[in-house]
Amino acid sequence: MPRIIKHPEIRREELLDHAQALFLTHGYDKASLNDVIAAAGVSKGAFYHYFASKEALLEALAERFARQALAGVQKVVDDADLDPLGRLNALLAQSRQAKVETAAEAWALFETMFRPENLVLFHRINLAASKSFSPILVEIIRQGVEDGTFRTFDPEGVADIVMQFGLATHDVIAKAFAGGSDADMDIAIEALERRVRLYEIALDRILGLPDGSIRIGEPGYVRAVMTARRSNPALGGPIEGT
Amino acid sequence: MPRIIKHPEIRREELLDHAQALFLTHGYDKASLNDVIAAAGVSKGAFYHYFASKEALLEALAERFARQALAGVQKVVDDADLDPLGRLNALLAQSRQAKVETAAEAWALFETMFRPENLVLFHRINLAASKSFSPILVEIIRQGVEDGTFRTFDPEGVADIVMQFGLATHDVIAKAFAGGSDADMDIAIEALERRVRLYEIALDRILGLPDGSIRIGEPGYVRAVMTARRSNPALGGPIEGT
DNA sequence: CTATTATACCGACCAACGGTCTATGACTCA
DNA sequence: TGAGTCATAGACCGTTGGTCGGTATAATAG
Repeated sequence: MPRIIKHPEIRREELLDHAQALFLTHGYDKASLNDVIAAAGVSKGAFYHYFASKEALLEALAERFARQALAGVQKVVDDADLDPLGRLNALLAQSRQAKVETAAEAWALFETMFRPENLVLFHRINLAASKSFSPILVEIIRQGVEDGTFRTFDPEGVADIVMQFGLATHDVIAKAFAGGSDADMDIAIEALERRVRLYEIALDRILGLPDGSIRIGEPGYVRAVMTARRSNPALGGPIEGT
Repeated sequence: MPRIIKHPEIRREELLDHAQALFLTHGYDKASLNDVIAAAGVSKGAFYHYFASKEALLEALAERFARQALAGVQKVVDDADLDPLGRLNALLAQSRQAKVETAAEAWALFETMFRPENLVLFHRINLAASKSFSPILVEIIRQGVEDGTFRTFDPEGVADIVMQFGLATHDVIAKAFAGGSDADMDIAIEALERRVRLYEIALDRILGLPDGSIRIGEPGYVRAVMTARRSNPALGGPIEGT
Protein backbone atom coordinates (compact mmCIF):
# COMPACT_ATOMS: atom_id res chain seq x y z
CA MET A 1 0.00 0.00 0.00
CA PRO A 2 1.27 3.44 -0.86
CA ARG A 3 2.21 5.57 2.07
CA ILE A 4 0.00 8.63 2.33
CA ILE A 5 1.01 11.27 4.81
CA LYS A 6 -1.47 13.88 5.93
CA HIS A 7 -1.40 16.68 8.41
CA PRO A 8 -1.86 15.07 11.84
CA GLU A 9 -4.89 17.15 12.74
CA ILE A 10 -6.62 16.27 9.51
CA ARG A 11 -5.82 12.59 9.86
CA ARG A 12 -7.13 12.61 13.41
CA GLU A 13 -10.36 14.31 12.40
CA GLU A 14 -10.79 11.82 9.56
CA LEU A 15 -10.41 8.93 11.97
CA LEU A 16 -12.97 10.52 14.28
CA ASP A 17 -15.34 11.12 11.36
CA HIS A 18 -15.29 7.54 10.17
CA ALA A 19 -15.45 6.20 13.72
CA GLN A 20 -18.49 8.40 14.34
CA ALA A 21 -20.27 7.12 11.26
CA LEU A 22 -19.50 3.48 12.06
CA PHE A 23 -20.21 3.71 15.79
CA LEU A 24 -23.54 5.37 15.13
CA THR A 25 -24.64 2.97 12.43
CA HIS A 26 -23.40 -0.28 13.96
CA GLY A 27 -22.76 0.58 17.59
CA TYR A 28 -19.47 0.90 19.43
CA ASP A 29 -19.11 -2.79 20.17
CA LYS A 30 -20.07 -4.14 16.78
CA ALA A 31 -17.98 -1.71 14.76
CA SER A 32 -14.49 -3.16 14.84
CA LEU A 33 -11.24 -1.30 14.77
CA ASN A 34 -10.49 -2.93 11.44
CA ASP A 35 -13.72 -1.47 10.07
CA VAL A 36 -12.70 1.98 11.23
CA ILE A 37 -9.19 1.88 9.80
CA ALA A 38 -10.46 0.33 6.58
CA ALA A 39 -13.02 3.13 6.21
CA ALA A 40 -10.39 5.73 7.00
CA GLY A 41 -7.93 4.03 4.64
CA VAL A 42 -5.24 3.79 7.26
CA SER A 43 -3.08 1.10 8.83
CA LYS A 44 -3.22 -0.27 12.34
CA GLY A 45 0.05 1.42 13.09
CA ALA A 46 -1.26 4.80 11.99
CA PHE A 47 -4.35 4.42 14.14
CA TYR A 48 -2.41 3.57 17.26
CA HIS A 49 -0.17 6.51 16.55
CA TYR A 50 -3.20 8.76 17.16
CA PHE A 51 -5.21 6.88 19.76
CA ALA A 52 -4.02 4.71 22.61
CA SER A 53 -6.95 2.30 22.30
CA LYS A 54 -10.42 1.83 20.88
CA GLU A 55 -11.70 3.13 24.19
CA ALA A 56 -9.64 6.31 23.81
CA LEU A 57 -11.16 6.80 20.38
CA LEU A 58 -14.63 6.64 21.92
CA GLU A 59 -13.59 9.11 24.57
CA ALA A 60 -12.22 11.55 22.01
CA LEU A 61 -15.39 11.22 19.96
CA ALA A 62 -17.56 11.97 22.98
CA GLU A 63 -15.44 15.01 23.76
CA ARG A 64 -15.79 16.30 20.23
CA PHE A 65 -19.56 15.89 20.43
CA ALA A 66 -19.67 17.75 23.72
CA ARG A 67 -17.45 20.52 22.37
CA GLN A 68 -19.73 20.99 19.40
CA ALA A 69 -22.83 21.04 21.57
CA LEU A 70 -21.26 23.60 23.85
CA ALA A 71 -20.28 25.78 20.90
CA GLY A 72 -23.91 25.62 19.77
CA VAL A 73 -25.17 27.29 22.93
CA GLN A 74 -22.26 29.64 23.47
CA LYS A 75 -23.99 32.71 22.06
CA VAL A 76 -26.94 32.17 24.39
CA VAL A 77 -24.60 31.90 27.35
CA ASP A 78 -22.70 35.00 26.30
CA ASP A 79 -25.80 37.09 25.62
CA ALA A 80 -25.56 39.77 28.31
CA ASP A 81 -29.09 41.06 27.61
CA LEU A 82 -30.76 37.88 28.93
CA ASP A 83 -32.01 37.58 32.48
CA PRO A 84 -31.54 34.21 34.25
CA LEU A 85 -34.98 32.88 33.32
CA GLY A 86 -34.62 33.95 29.72
CA ARG A 87 -31.17 32.44 29.51
CA LEU A 88 -32.33 29.17 31.06
CA ASN A 89 -35.25 28.95 28.65
CA ALA A 90 -33.06 29.76 25.68
CA LEU A 91 -30.61 27.09 26.81
CA LEU A 92 -33.31 24.46 27.19
CA ALA A 93 -34.82 25.26 23.82
CA GLN A 94 -31.41 25.34 22.18
CA SER A 95 -30.13 22.15 23.70
CA ARG A 96 -33.24 20.38 22.56
CA GLN A 97 -32.31 21.02 18.97
CA ALA A 98 -28.58 21.11 19.67
CA LYS A 99 -26.61 21.42 16.47
CA VAL A 100 -29.58 20.28 14.47
CA GLU A 101 -31.00 22.78 12.03
CA THR A 102 -33.99 21.01 10.52
CA ALA A 103 -36.44 18.51 11.91
CA ALA A 104 -35.29 16.05 9.26
CA GLU A 105 -31.70 16.22 10.47
CA ALA A 106 -32.96 15.87 14.01
CA TRP A 107 -34.59 12.64 13.05
CA ALA A 108 -31.42 11.23 11.58
CA LEU A 109 -29.56 12.05 14.76
CA PHE A 110 -32.26 10.61 17.00
CA GLU A 111 -32.57 7.49 14.91
CA THR A 112 -28.90 6.68 15.21
CA MET A 113 -28.20 8.08 18.64
CA PHE A 114 -30.94 6.37 20.58
CA ARG A 115 -30.66 2.86 19.27
CA PRO A 116 -29.87 0.46 22.09
CA GLU A 117 -26.48 -0.55 20.71
CA ASN A 118 -25.42 3.06 21.09
CA LEU A 119 -25.91 3.06 24.85
CA VAL A 120 -22.21 3.24 25.54
CA LEU A 121 -21.52 5.98 23.05
CA PHE A 122 -24.53 7.94 24.23
CA HIS A 123 -23.45 7.64 27.83
CA ARG A 124 -19.97 8.91 27.10
CA ILE A 125 -21.35 11.90 25.25
CA ASN A 126 -23.70 12.62 28.13
CA LEU A 127 -20.85 12.44 30.58
CA ALA A 128 -18.70 14.80 28.55
CA ALA A 129 -21.64 17.13 27.91
CA SER A 130 -22.63 17.19 31.57
CA LYS A 131 -19.12 18.16 32.50
CA SER A 132 -19.26 21.21 30.23
CA PHE A 133 -22.90 22.17 30.77
CA SER A 134 -23.21 21.72 34.51
CA PRO A 135 -21.09 24.68 35.54
CA ILE A 136 -22.98 26.89 33.10
CA LEU A 137 -26.34 25.81 34.46
CA VAL A 138 -25.19 26.19 38.04
CA GLU A 139 -23.98 29.71 37.31
CA ILE A 140 -27.28 30.71 35.70
CA ILE A 141 -29.28 29.31 38.60
CA ARG A 142 -26.96 30.97 41.12
CA GLN A 143 -27.51 34.32 39.45
CA GLY A 144 -31.25 33.72 39.39
CA VAL A 145 -31.25 32.92 43.08
CA GLU A 146 -29.20 36.02 43.82
CA ASP A 147 -31.45 38.42 41.95
CA GLY A 148 -34.55 36.77 43.36
CA THR A 149 -35.86 35.18 40.15
CA PHE A 150 -35.37 31.64 41.43
CA ARG A 151 -35.74 30.16 44.86
CA THR A 152 -33.91 26.97 45.91
CA PHE A 153 -31.59 25.70 48.61
CA ASP A 154 -29.57 23.46 46.29
CA PRO A 155 -28.58 25.11 42.99
CA GLU A 156 -26.32 22.23 41.98
CA GLY A 157 -29.13 19.79 42.63
CA VAL A 158 -31.54 21.80 40.53
CA ALA A 159 -28.95 22.06 37.78
CA ASP A 160 -28.62 18.28 37.84
CA ILE A 161 -32.36 17.84 37.56
CA VAL A 162 -32.53 20.32 34.70
CA MET A 163 -29.88 18.33 32.81
CA GLN A 164 -31.59 15.11 33.70
CA PHE A 165 -34.86 16.34 32.28
CA GLY A 166 -33.14 17.74 29.26
CA LEU A 167 -31.83 14.25 28.56
CA ALA A 168 -34.69 12.19 29.96
CA THR A 169 -36.58 12.37 26.72
CA HIS A 170 -34.08 9.74 25.66
CA ASP A 171 -36.00 6.91 27.28
CA VAL A 172 -39.31 7.91 25.80
CA ILE A 173 -37.78 8.31 22.38
CA ALA A 174 -36.03 4.98 22.69
CA LYS A 175 -39.36 3.37 23.48
CA ALA A 176 -40.83 4.92 20.37
CA PHE A 177 -38.24 3.10 18.29
CA ALA A 178 -38.56 -0.09 20.24
CA GLY A 179 -42.26 -0.13 19.39
CA GLY A 180 -41.73 0.19 15.70
CA SER A 181 -45.28 0.47 14.40
CA ASP A 182 -46.73 3.84 13.46
CA ALA A 183 -49.38 3.48 16.15
CA ASP A 184 -46.73 2.95 18.82
CA MET A 185 -44.87 5.91 17.45
CA ASP A 186 -47.94 8.09 17.75
CA ILE A 187 -48.48 7.04 21.33
CA ALA A 188 -44.85 7.73 22.13
CA ILE A 189 -45.07 11.18 20.58
CA GLU A 190 -48.11 12.05 22.65
CA ALA A 191 -46.39 10.73 25.78
CA LEU A 192 -43.26 12.70 25.03
CA GLU A 193 -45.23 15.88 24.45
CA ARG A 194 -47.04 15.42 27.76
CA ARG A 195 -43.74 14.63 29.46
CA VAL A 196 -42.23 17.90 28.26
CA ARG A 197 -45.18 19.81 29.78
CA LEU A 198 -44.70 17.89 33.00
CA TYR A 199 -40.98 18.68 33.09
CA GLU A 200 -41.74 22.34 32.53
CA ILE A 201 -44.11 22.40 35.48
CA ALA A 202 -41.73 20.42 37.68
CA LEU A 203 -38.92 22.86 36.91
CA ASP A 204 -41.21 25.83 37.57
CA ARG A 205 -41.96 24.40 40.97
CA ILE A 206 -38.49 23.48 42.13
CA LEU A 207 -37.20 26.86 40.96
CA GLY A 208 -39.98 28.66 42.83
CA LEU A 209 -41.41 30.11 39.64
CA PRO A 210 -45.05 30.62 38.64
CA ASP A 211 -46.38 27.92 36.31
CA GLY A 212 -45.67 28.59 32.67
CA SER A 213 -42.32 30.31 33.26
CA ILE A 214 -40.12 27.50 31.94
CA ARG A 215 -40.53 26.71 28.24
CA ILE A 216 -38.50 23.72 27.12
CA GLY A 217 -39.97 23.60 23.65
CA GLU A 218 -43.03 24.83 21.83
CA PRO A 219 -45.94 22.38 21.60
CA GLY A 220 -45.79 20.30 18.44
CA TYR A 221 -42.04 20.30 18.15
CA VAL A 222 -41.73 16.64 19.03
CA ARG A 223 -44.25 15.63 16.42
CA ALA A 224 -42.50 17.74 13.79
CA VAL A 225 -39.22 15.98 14.44
CA MET A 226 -40.69 12.52 14.59
CA THR A 227 -42.80 12.72 11.46
CA ALA A 228 -39.92 14.15 9.46
CA ARG A 229 -38.87 10.54 9.00
CA ARG A 230 -41.76 9.79 6.69
CA SER A 231 -41.16 12.85 4.55
CA ASN A 232 -37.53 11.86 4.05
CA PRO A 233 -37.01 8.11 4.43
CA ALA A 234 -33.46 8.34 3.14
CA LEU A 235 -32.39 9.67 6.52
CA GLY A 236 -31.02 7.44 9.17
CA GLY A 237 -27.91 6.38 7.36
CA PRO A 238 -24.44 7.19 8.57
CA ILE A 239 -23.82 10.74 9.65
CA GLU A 240 -20.73 11.74 7.78
CA GLY A 241 -18.46 14.64 8.43
CA THR A 242 -18.35 16.99 11.34
CA MET B 1 -12.29 -33.84 33.11
CA PRO B 2 -14.94 -35.90 34.83
CA ARG B 3 -18.43 -35.33 33.59
CA ILE B 4 -20.63 -33.89 36.31
CA ILE B 5 -24.34 -33.74 35.68
CA LYS B 6 -26.54 -31.51 37.74
CA HIS B 7 -30.17 -30.59 37.71
CA PRO B 8 -30.56 -28.04 34.89
CA GLU B 9 -32.12 -25.39 37.12
CA ILE B 10 -29.30 -25.65 39.61
CA ARG B 11 -26.64 -25.54 36.92
CA ARG B 12 -28.28 -22.51 35.39
CA GLU B 13 -28.44 -20.69 38.70
CA GLU B 14 -24.80 -21.55 39.35
CA LEU B 15 -23.81 -20.04 36.04
CA LEU B 16 -25.81 -16.93 36.85
CA ASP B 17 -24.23 -16.73 40.30
CA HIS B 18 -20.68 -16.87 39.04
CA ALA B 19 -21.46 -14.55 36.16
CA GLN B 20 -22.94 -12.08 38.63
CA ALA B 21 -19.87 -12.16 40.84
CA LEU B 22 -17.50 -11.74 37.90
CA PHE B 23 -19.53 -9.12 36.06
CA LEU B 24 -19.84 -7.06 39.22
CA THR B 25 -16.20 -7.28 40.18
CA HIS B 26 -14.62 -6.90 36.74
CA GLY B 27 -17.41 -5.54 34.57
CA TYR B 28 -19.37 -7.21 31.81
CA ASP B 29 -16.82 -6.50 29.10
CA LYS B 30 -13.71 -7.40 31.03
CA ALA B 31 -15.03 -10.62 32.51
CA SER B 32 -14.60 -13.18 29.76
CA LEU B 33 -16.78 -16.17 29.07
CA ASN B 34 -13.80 -18.37 29.87
CA ASP B 35 -13.60 -16.74 33.30
CA VAL B 36 -17.26 -17.47 33.89
CA ILE B 37 -17.14 -21.11 32.85
CA ALA B 38 -13.88 -21.65 34.73
CA ALA B 39 -15.43 -20.22 37.90
CA ALA B 40 -18.53 -22.32 37.41
CA GLY B 41 -16.41 -25.39 36.61
CA VAL B 42 -18.18 -26.07 33.37
CA SER B 43 -17.24 -26.50 29.73
CA LYS B 44 -17.95 -24.21 26.83
CA GLY B 45 -20.41 -26.71 25.47
CA ALA B 46 -22.30 -26.81 28.74
CA PHE B 47 -22.51 -23.04 28.86
CA TYR B 48 -23.91 -22.74 25.36
CA HIS B 49 -26.38 -25.42 26.23
CA TYR B 50 -27.93 -22.98 28.71
CA PHE B 51 -27.36 -19.58 27.12
CA ALA B 52 -27.38 -18.60 23.49
CA SER B 53 -24.64 -16.02 23.97
CA LYS B 54 -22.78 -13.91 26.49
CA GLU B 55 -25.34 -11.21 25.82
CA ALA B 56 -28.17 -13.59 26.68
CA LEU B 57 -26.41 -14.37 29.95
CA LEU B 58 -26.38 -10.66 30.78
CA GLU B 59 -30.04 -10.40 29.90
CA ALA B 60 -30.95 -13.35 32.12
CA LEU B 61 -28.91 -11.89 34.96
CA ALA B 62 -30.69 -8.53 34.68
CA GLU B 63 -34.03 -10.30 34.72
CA ARG B 64 -33.12 -12.21 37.84
CA PHE B 65 -32.07 -8.99 39.54
CA ALA B 66 -35.32 -7.32 38.59
CA ARG B 67 -37.34 -10.32 39.77
CA GLN B 68 -35.60 -10.26 43.14
CA ALA B 69 -36.10 -6.51 43.53
CA LEU B 70 -39.77 -6.89 42.69
CA ALA B 71 -40.15 -9.70 45.21
CA GLY B 72 -38.57 -7.41 47.79
CA VAL B 73 -41.34 -4.83 47.50
CA GLN B 74 -44.18 -7.24 46.90
CA LYS B 75 -45.52 -7.13 50.44
CA VAL B 76 -45.66 -3.32 50.32
CA VAL B 77 -47.58 -3.47 47.08
CA ASP B 78 -49.97 -6.10 48.42
CA ASP B 79 -50.58 -4.31 51.72
CA ALA B 80 -54.25 -3.38 51.47
CA ASP B 81 -54.11 -1.16 54.55
CA LEU B 82 -51.86 1.44 52.87
CA ASP B 83 -53.24 4.54 51.20
CA PRO B 84 -51.60 5.69 47.96
CA LEU B 85 -49.23 8.12 49.67
CA GLY B 86 -48.21 5.60 52.30
CA ARG B 87 -47.65 2.96 49.66
CA LEU B 88 -45.60 5.29 47.51
CA ASN B 89 -43.43 6.28 50.45
CA ALA B 90 -42.98 2.68 51.54
CA LEU B 91 -42.00 1.77 47.99
CA LEU B 92 -39.47 4.58 47.74
CA ALA B 93 -37.93 3.74 51.10
CA GLN B 94 -37.89 0.04 50.29
CA SER B 95 -36.43 0.36 46.84
CA ARG B 96 -33.67 2.50 48.28
CA GLN B 97 -32.47 -0.39 50.37
CA ALA B 98 -33.75 -3.07 48.03
CA LYS B 99 -32.72 -6.50 49.20
CA VAL B 100 -30.02 -5.04 51.37
CA GLU B 101 -30.35 -5.50 55.09
CA THR B 102 -27.37 -3.68 56.56
CA ALA B 103 -25.57 -0.52 55.58
CA ALA B 104 -22.41 -2.56 55.10
CA GLU B 105 -24.11 -4.77 52.55
CA ALA B 106 -25.49 -1.69 50.87
CA TRP B 107 -21.97 -0.39 50.48
CA ALA B 108 -20.78 -3.60 48.88
CA LEU B 109 -23.62 -3.43 46.39
CA PHE B 110 -23.06 0.26 45.64
CA GLU B 111 -19.33 -0.23 45.33
CA THR B 112 -19.70 -2.89 42.69
CA MET B 113 -22.86 -1.74 40.99
CA PHE B 114 -21.92 1.84 40.33
CA ARG B 115 -18.41 1.46 39.04
CA PRO B 116 -18.18 2.82 35.51
CA GLU B 117 -17.35 -0.53 33.94
CA ASN B 118 -20.72 -1.79 35.15
CA LEU B 119 -22.64 0.72 33.07
CA VAL B 120 -23.95 -1.92 30.73
CA LEU B 121 -25.00 -4.33 33.46
CA PHE B 122 -26.57 -1.53 35.45
CA HIS B 123 -28.50 -0.31 32.46
CA ARG B 124 -29.88 -3.75 31.71
CA ILE B 125 -31.02 -4.16 35.28
CA ASN B 126 -32.63 -0.75 35.19
CA LEU B 127 -34.43 -1.63 32.02
CA ALA B 128 -35.74 -4.86 33.42
CA ALA B 129 -36.63 -3.26 36.74
CA SER B 130 -38.44 -0.38 35.05
CA LYS B 131 -40.52 -2.81 33.11
CA SER B 132 -41.75 -4.48 36.30
CA PHE B 133 -41.97 -1.39 38.50
CA SER B 134 -43.54 1.09 36.13
CA PRO B 135 -47.01 -0.50 36.01
CA ILE B 136 -47.02 -0.73 39.81
CA LEU B 137 -46.12 2.92 40.22
CA VAL B 138 -48.63 4.01 37.61
CA GLU B 139 -51.35 2.05 39.38
CA ILE B 140 -50.52 3.63 42.75
CA ILE B 141 -50.51 7.11 41.27
CA ARG B 142 -53.75 6.42 39.38
CA GLN B 143 -55.41 5.40 42.62
CA GLY B 144 -54.05 8.47 44.36
CA VAL B 145 -55.42 10.70 41.64
CA GLU B 146 -58.79 8.99 41.83
CA ASP B 147 -59.20 9.34 45.57
CA GLY B 148 -57.91 12.92 45.47
CA THR B 149 -54.58 12.37 47.25
CA PHE B 150 -52.54 13.26 44.19
CA ARG B 151 -53.14 15.78 41.45
CA THR B 152 -51.55 15.38 38.01
CA PHE B 153 -52.54 15.24 34.35
CA ASP B 154 -49.92 12.66 33.41
CA PRO B 155 -49.69 9.70 35.83
CA GLU B 156 -47.30 7.79 33.56
CA GLY B 157 -45.05 10.80 33.33
CA VAL B 158 -45.01 11.22 37.08
CA ALA B 159 -44.29 7.51 37.50
CA ASP B 160 -41.34 7.88 35.13
CA ILE B 161 -40.00 10.80 37.11
CA VAL B 162 -40.40 8.91 40.35
CA MET B 163 -38.37 6.01 38.96
CA GLN B 164 -35.86 8.41 37.52
CA PHE B 165 -35.35 10.04 40.88
CA GLY B 166 -35.20 6.70 42.58
CA LEU B 167 -32.28 5.81 40.33
CA ALA B 168 -30.76 9.26 39.85
CA THR B 169 -28.68 8.90 42.97
CA HIS B 170 -26.58 6.73 40.71
CA ASP B 171 -24.76 9.64 39.15
CA VAL B 172 -24.01 11.32 42.44
CA ILE B 173 -22.80 8.08 43.94
CA ALA B 174 -20.68 7.36 40.90
CA LYS B 175 -19.04 10.76 41.33
CA ALA B 176 -18.30 9.91 44.95
CA PHE B 177 -16.29 6.89 43.77
CA ALA B 178 -14.71 8.77 40.91
CA GLY B 179 -13.35 11.29 43.40
CA GLY B 180 -11.71 8.72 45.58
CA SER B 181 -10.38 10.81 48.42
CA ASP B 182 -12.25 10.96 51.69
CA ALA B 183 -12.83 14.68 51.25
CA ASP B 184 -14.50 14.08 47.88
CA MET B 185 -16.52 11.33 49.44
CA ASP B 186 -17.75 13.65 52.17
CA ILE B 187 -18.74 16.31 49.66
CA ALA B 188 -20.55 13.69 47.58
CA ILE B 189 -22.43 12.45 50.64
CA GLU B 190 -23.57 15.95 51.53
CA ALA B 191 -24.62 16.54 47.91
CA LEU B 192 -26.50 13.26 47.80
CA GLU B 193 -28.30 14.01 51.04
CA ARG B 194 -29.34 17.43 49.73
CA ARG B 195 -30.35 15.88 46.45
CA VAL B 196 -32.67 13.45 48.21
CA ARG B 197 -34.39 16.38 49.99
CA LEU B 198 -34.73 18.15 46.65
CA TYR B 199 -36.24 15.08 45.03
CA GLU B 200 -38.73 14.78 47.85
CA ILE B 201 -39.85 18.37 47.38
CA ALA B 202 -39.98 18.02 43.61
CA LEU B 203 -42.17 14.93 43.93
CA ASP B 204 -44.40 16.68 46.47
CA ARG B 205 -44.95 19.47 44.00
CA ILE B 206 -45.63 17.47 40.85
CA LEU B 207 -48.01 15.23 42.77
CA GLY B 208 -49.85 18.25 44.17
CA LEU B 209 -48.94 17.35 47.76
CA PRO B 210 -47.97 19.62 50.63
CA ASP B 211 -44.23 19.79 51.24
CA GLY B 212 -42.94 17.03 53.46
CA SER B 213 -45.40 14.38 52.25
CA ILE B 214 -42.92 12.31 50.26
CA ARG B 215 -40.19 10.64 52.30
CA ILE B 216 -37.60 8.84 50.17
CA GLY B 217 -35.26 8.06 53.04
CA GLU B 218 -34.57 9.26 56.53
CA PRO B 219 -31.82 11.87 56.86
CA GLY B 220 -28.42 10.34 57.55
CA TYR B 221 -29.08 7.11 55.68
CA VAL B 222 -26.71 7.97 52.88
CA ARG B 223 -23.90 8.73 55.30
CA ALA B 224 -24.54 5.52 57.21
CA VAL B 225 -24.19 3.49 54.02
CA MET B 226 -21.17 5.32 52.73
CA THR B 227 -19.18 5.22 55.93
CA ALA B 228 -19.86 1.53 56.42
CA ARG B 229 -16.95 1.00 54.05
CA ARG B 230 -14.40 2.16 56.57
CA SER B 231 -15.81 0.00 59.33
CA ASN B 232 -15.60 -3.08 57.15
CA PRO B 233 -12.91 -2.81 54.48
CA ALA B 234 -13.29 -6.45 53.53
CA LEU B 235 -16.45 -5.54 51.65
CA GLY B 236 -16.49 -4.95 47.95
CA GLY B 237 -15.54 -8.43 46.87
CA PRO B 238 -17.73 -10.63 44.73
CA ILE B 239 -21.31 -10.95 45.82
CA GLU B 240 -21.88 -14.67 45.92
CA GLY B 241 -25.13 -16.56 45.95
CA THR B 242 -28.63 -15.30 45.38
C1' DC C 1 -33.73 -56.04 30.71
C1' DT C 2 -32.37 -54.19 26.64
C1' DA C 3 -32.76 -50.64 22.63
C1' DT C 4 -33.57 -45.98 21.49
C1' DT C 5 -33.99 -41.44 21.99
C1' DA C 6 -33.23 -37.10 24.48
C1' DT C 7 -30.52 -34.44 27.42
C1' DA C 8 -26.43 -32.60 29.66
C1' DC C 9 -21.91 -32.11 28.95
C1' DC C 10 -16.98 -31.97 27.01
C1' DG C 11 -13.10 -29.74 24.72
C1' DA C 12 -10.72 -29.06 20.24
C1' DC C 13 -11.26 -25.79 17.03
C1' DC C 14 -12.23 -21.24 14.51
C1' DA C 15 -12.47 -16.54 12.72
C1' DA C 16 -12.07 -12.16 14.30
C1' DC C 17 -10.88 -9.00 17.71
C1' DG C 18 -7.96 -5.34 20.03
C1' DG C 19 -3.41 -4.51 20.54
C1' DT C 20 2.05 -4.78 19.86
C1' DC C 21 6.10 -4.48 17.31
C1' DT C 22 9.54 -3.82 13.87
C1' DA C 23 10.56 -1.65 9.73
C1' DT C 24 10.68 2.19 6.75
C1' DG C 25 9.24 6.13 3.84
C1' DA C 26 8.94 11.06 4.33
C1' DC C 27 9.67 15.30 6.22
C1' DT C 28 12.93 18.82 9.20
C1' DC C 29 16.75 21.25 10.16
C1' DA C 30 21.68 21.88 10.58
C1' DT D 1 23.77 15.41 2.88
C1' DG D 2 22.97 13.11 6.75
C1' DA D 3 20.97 12.51 11.62
C1' DG D 4 16.84 12.49 13.85
C1' DT D 5 11.99 12.58 14.32
C1' DC D 6 7.41 11.77 12.79
C1' DA D 7 3.81 9.29 10.32
C1' DT D 8 2.79 5.18 8.23
C1' DA D 9 2.62 0.16 7.02
C1' DG D 10 1.43 -4.57 7.96
C1' DA D 11 2.93 -9.02 9.96
C1' DC D 12 2.14 -10.92 14.13
C1' DC D 13 0.17 -12.21 18.89
C1' DG D 14 -2.77 -13.76 22.73
C1' DT D 15 -7.53 -13.82 23.79
C1' DT D 16 -12.18 -13.60 22.84
C1' DG D 17 -17.00 -15.12 21.85
C1' DG D 18 -18.81 -18.76 19.43
C1' DT D 19 -19.23 -23.56 16.75
C1' DC D 20 -19.11 -28.37 16.26
C1' DG D 21 -18.72 -33.31 16.48
C1' DG D 22 -18.66 -36.42 19.90
C1' DT D 23 -19.83 -38.79 24.42
C1' DA D 24 -21.62 -40.14 28.82
C1' DT D 25 -25.84 -40.23 31.45
C1' DA D 26 -30.97 -40.19 32.08
C1' DA D 27 -35.48 -41.11 30.48
C1' DT D 28 -38.58 -43.82 27.81
C1' DA D 29 -40.29 -47.65 25.13
C1' DG D 30 -40.72 -52.44 23.74
